[in-house]
Amino acid sequence: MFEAEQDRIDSQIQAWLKEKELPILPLQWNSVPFSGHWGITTSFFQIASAEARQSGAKTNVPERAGVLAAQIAEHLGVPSGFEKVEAVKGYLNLYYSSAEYTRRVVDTVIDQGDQYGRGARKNVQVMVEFSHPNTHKAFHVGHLRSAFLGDVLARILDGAGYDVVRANYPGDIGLHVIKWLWNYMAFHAGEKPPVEGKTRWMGSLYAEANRRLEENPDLDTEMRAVYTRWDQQDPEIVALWNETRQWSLDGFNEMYDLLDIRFDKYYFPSMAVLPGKEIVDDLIRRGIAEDGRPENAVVVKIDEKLGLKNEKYRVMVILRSDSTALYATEDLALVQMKFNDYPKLEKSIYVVDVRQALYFQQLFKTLEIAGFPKAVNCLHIPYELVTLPGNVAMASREGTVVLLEDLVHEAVQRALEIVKAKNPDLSPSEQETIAKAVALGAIRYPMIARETTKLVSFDWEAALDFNGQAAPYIQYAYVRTGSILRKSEGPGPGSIIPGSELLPAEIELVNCISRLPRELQNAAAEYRPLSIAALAYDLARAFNDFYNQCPVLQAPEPVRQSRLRLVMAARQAIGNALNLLGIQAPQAM
RNA sequence: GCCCUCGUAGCGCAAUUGGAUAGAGCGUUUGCUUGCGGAGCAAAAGGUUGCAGAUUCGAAUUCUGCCGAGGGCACCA
Repeated sequence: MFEAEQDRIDSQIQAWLKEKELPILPLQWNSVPFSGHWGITTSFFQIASAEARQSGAKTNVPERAGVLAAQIAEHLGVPSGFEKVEAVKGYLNLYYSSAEYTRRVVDTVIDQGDQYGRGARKNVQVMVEFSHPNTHKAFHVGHLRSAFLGDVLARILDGAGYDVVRANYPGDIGLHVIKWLWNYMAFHAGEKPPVEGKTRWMGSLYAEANRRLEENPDLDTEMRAVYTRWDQQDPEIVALWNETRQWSLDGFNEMYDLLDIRFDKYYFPSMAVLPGKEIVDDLIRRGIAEDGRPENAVVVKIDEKLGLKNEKYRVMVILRSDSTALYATEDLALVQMKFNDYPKLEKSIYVVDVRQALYFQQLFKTLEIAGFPKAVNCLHIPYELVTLPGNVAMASREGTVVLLEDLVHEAVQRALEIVKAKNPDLSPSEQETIAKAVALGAIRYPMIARETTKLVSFDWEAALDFNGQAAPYIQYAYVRTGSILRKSEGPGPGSIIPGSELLPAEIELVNCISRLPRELQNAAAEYRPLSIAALAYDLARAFNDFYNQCPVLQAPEPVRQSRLRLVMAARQAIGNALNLLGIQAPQAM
């Protein structure tokens, strides 16, 4: 937020280094890492080290860096806008004039409102494909991670200034769908899903189909015959497929509404079957793919094509030996459809679990070999799975799943009990709204507040714990800001410079508030929702600290007004951070 | 066999991308309510960052080798 000041000092230092004929290296600036202190810092180890290398003489680098830092500190004096400069152990620390800088941060946040933290439009279009649930199956807690990660990634990219297309790619055809159709026709013909719980019902029939096929493997050929009929567009099968597929999609839409997730564009594997097969034919014609039918599948021997000695991309199957399509067939076409639909698209991001990492490498590499130029603009963002305690994977087939609707229901009930106890005066519908916001936030937060490379282990106790480092803690801090402002009799006056006696808790809070724009750009560049989740928590913690140490309403003027302004800014910053995370900021709780 | 990821406090996780004293949470122990909301706050205890080397002024972070866990490798998605 204070790039101008930093740049000014940076060039002063560079000029000084040049004058002294010292090595010129870019300085790396960070914020002062001590809590309660606020400023920028850099170090001179690299310069001292480069100097030692040049001269060839033996030098004690830390010592020399300390000397440089001290000399530069003396040269700089105390630049305007700063209140203290110190050289410590090779570091140069410049502390902001807290009062002046606080005013600038607070004014900026209040002025920009819900735009605070957001980046300028970059006019760069990116697509985030995520969630991609399978129709005809249950929607369980394991599916939440892609849904939340993708949603938050889309929010972050949008906030950072990108034009985001949110895409979903529900698996509406494949062996799982055929199994379901086969079971339905044989044992449930004519049945309809219940109005409440469509997805649960679809899932239970899927599990049943698997049970039947496992108990009696002879049924397999009967089931696969249904696939052939679908593939040949048998009207009866296609009609049934369309109807039942819609049941699933309706159920998914209800869940997305509940989870506050929306999509701009839907793709389906089913619509990519024919274009996919054309691509396969083309690859065979051009000698890129090898056609082993009818005994063997159509494959691309990627390593061989690239002349690699070691196994890396291995062999990708792009069409079954019976000429029915698999996901690879469809994905080949899907990649191209995306770039045709959105000619300006500069990045196509796939948020899909890590088990498919090799598959995506194969897919993109095959397209590259085939000469599709946009293949290099495709990016797979892998994430680890959600497991049950004891590292048990959730499998729809085996019924070892926690259904989303069960989790949401239970979490809302627990939250509602607490809300009722704490807010007995609110109307039941208001209580319900708050309970939902708290429950959904609590479910969402742990899915995005950890490294994507790490497993999330789901257990009921942790998922329903509303205390500690969790979304409700952040929401609670937000509610407290509102509570103070409500009692303050109207908004504070315009910009005012706080008294110079800012407490550490105030400085830390302002520091956290000022981090939002930078963290957002960073999160977007690294595809890392965790940064924002962590900042939101830091903000809440800093505010709670402030809340306990700095009385607002009882403070004498002008401290009261400046603290009120700070509360307004904190509220805005927390609210904006929660918004980026897709977590609601309730008015009471 | 080959490839990918992970290993940090009893547990589940962070660490401003190679920087100063490795931080919060849960759990444990002890405190804080005529006070702006106690879903909160303060304090204590808890660490050889899996092990061994290497690079560097400086390593939880980079490289190599072990050990341990998970995942992926021809017609599932």
